Amino acid sequence: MNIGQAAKATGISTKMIRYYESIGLVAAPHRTESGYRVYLDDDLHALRFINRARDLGFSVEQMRDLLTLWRDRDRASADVKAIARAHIAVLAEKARALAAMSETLQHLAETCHGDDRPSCPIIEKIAAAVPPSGRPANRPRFGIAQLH
Amino acid sequence: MNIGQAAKATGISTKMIRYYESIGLVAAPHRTESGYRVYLDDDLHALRFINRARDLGFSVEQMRDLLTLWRDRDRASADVKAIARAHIAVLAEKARALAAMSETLQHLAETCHGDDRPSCPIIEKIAAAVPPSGRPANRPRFGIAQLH
DNA sequence: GTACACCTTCCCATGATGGGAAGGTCAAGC
DNA sequence: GCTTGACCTTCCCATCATGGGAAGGTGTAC
Repeated sequence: MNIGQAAKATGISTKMIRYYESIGLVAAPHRTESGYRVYLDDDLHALRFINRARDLGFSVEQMRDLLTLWRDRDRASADVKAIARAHIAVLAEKARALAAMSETLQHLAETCHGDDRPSCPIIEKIAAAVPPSGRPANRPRFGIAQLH
Repeated sequence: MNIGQAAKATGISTKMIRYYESIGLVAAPHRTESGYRVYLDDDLHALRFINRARDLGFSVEQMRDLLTLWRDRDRASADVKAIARAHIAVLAEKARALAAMSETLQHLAETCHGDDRPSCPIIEKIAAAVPPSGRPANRPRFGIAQLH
């Protein structure tokens, strides 16, 4: 099975399959004489595992740990659960932060007429000539860019 | 006011202030004879505006638009509202996706004993020898990496 | 005058992903 | 056997917002 077919079969792009190989997340598959990668069932299983872990928002490094645990028949389920729990907390916090942004902006948008007139509570609130009082300057940032 | 003081006053790091200047998001401030940047009130207002927009998850390009609208006293509030609304939808969708991941994983974690034994529904579900039936191969990806 | 905190510019790294170039391979149809 | 087009290979570059750090200049307090 060629890399393109493996991509279709597992839902991971050829680009990413090669990338995962290059960083050692998956083992290098066999090659034909002419250098084409050949994927066997075991390779596909690993790629499908990765695809599902990715759908759950696990990072490459977490997937590396999970794959190791998956292959280790004697691992303690507690080890897996620990990774999962840490990840759940991070996911929930990111979700919360994004939802909070969305809601804040939603409230602002509701008070904006959204017509031809210039008066706009949204932009006024962002400009906020209002007291920058209670806001500690060096609180941890948690904008969009930090959410990955 | 030096860049370091401006950073403390606005909550944006010196690194980012220089970056925002380099991409033209904020105007280049005056300089002392020796080349130090000097920030005046107007500069600080713009930086504070940016900081608050950033807290609401706006991207640099959206902030660029918002700053233009902010400076334009005759803009229609509808223009601001349109940007906000588009952004709200994106934020809400990202929050939803992350919450869904979190919940899925939470359900799996609840069924995992988390003890010394190897049996672990979490990793078994990710490995999922179960039917890859209803899952279309090329649905849009929406993992962690896409959430920015 | 020395030490130290600050400033400057420049380059590099992040994480997961895609784009695209330049060139090789394979299979189908003629 | 030859052409065509779909595939494969490697390599480099871009994304987005942010930080790290080097090498060197400036400003201020003692």
